[in-house]
Amino acid sequence: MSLEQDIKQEKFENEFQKVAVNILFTSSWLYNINADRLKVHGITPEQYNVLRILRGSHPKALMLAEVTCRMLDKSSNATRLVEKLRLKGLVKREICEGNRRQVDIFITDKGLSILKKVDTEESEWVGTLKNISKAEAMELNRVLDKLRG
Amino acid sequence: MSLEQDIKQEKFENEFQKVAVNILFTSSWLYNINADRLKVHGITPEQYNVLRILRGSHPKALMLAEVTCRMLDKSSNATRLVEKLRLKGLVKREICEGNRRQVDIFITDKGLSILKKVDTEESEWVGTLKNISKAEAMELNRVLDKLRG
DNA sequence: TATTAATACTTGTATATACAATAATTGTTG
DNA sequence: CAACAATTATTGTATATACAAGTATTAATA
Repeated sequence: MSLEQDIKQEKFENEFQKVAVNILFTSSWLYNINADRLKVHGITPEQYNVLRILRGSHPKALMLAEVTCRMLDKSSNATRLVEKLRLKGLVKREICEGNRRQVDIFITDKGLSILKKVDTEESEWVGTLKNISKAEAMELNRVLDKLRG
Repeated sequence: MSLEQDIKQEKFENEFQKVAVNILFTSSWLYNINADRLKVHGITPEQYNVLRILRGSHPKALMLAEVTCRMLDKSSNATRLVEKLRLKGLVKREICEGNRRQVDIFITDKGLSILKKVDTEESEWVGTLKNISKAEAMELNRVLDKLRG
């Protein structure tokens, strides 16, 4: 559906205004679809993001600051997200002995196995995005990167 | 900068995965810029969104459900956002006499004057988005609409 | 007309974001 | 080496999102 219909706004002042609103709206749409598919696994999109980051470095640990700078939302609070994951047994924290200010974070086997389950549903998730062609996806990626400058 | 650098991820499984991450990341980037420019006016992007919606119908009121369905984030809680705006004197609420379940919401003069001030800074805001051409902006809007199906 | 259903909104609780203040540890330098 | 600065993480508070439960009013219906 057109953005105008989606948010019942007749028109935008210009194409750039519309781009801003369209990105925010589409992001919210996407976030909700993602939250929905992750819910059955007992994790939120933000927690999923942290798990993915930790799997990327596995079996090496990442310090908290490293997790933060890889996150989609930089101003999120990694301390509290990690604590939630720790309570579920999906990550492990250890004070770094070499530098006792640091906290090293690892993904656990349980965390890995949840990601594995999510992986098997990946085609379904990507299917949601296949209203557009691969060429359009590439163009979208190019223009979004350019937009951020 | 490329998305890969921004979130320090070397590669994506496919172009569609990257689209999803790119939209979420770009949205977060955009949101933060927007939050920043609105902060001096004492409102959040969500509150700004509600004010814009109410200006759109001014001087007619909107019932709360109408505000909600025009919002960028549908699952936001209009009751509480409106209450925040009311405490700042930017909107007025009235129980609808014709149907006492409804709450009619109006933007106040104070609310309108804040929007007017934000309007004067609009070119600066749009300037942020001018890393891309108008043609690219149109294409972006087309593909985002298509993506949502 | 009394009961039930539907509508419109509010409230409670958990999660996450935004930002500032604080604490603990390590590094620097006079 | 002592004082100060920088690094790294935690905590507190306000805002917003997600979802479910609750309240009040109106509509439907048996």
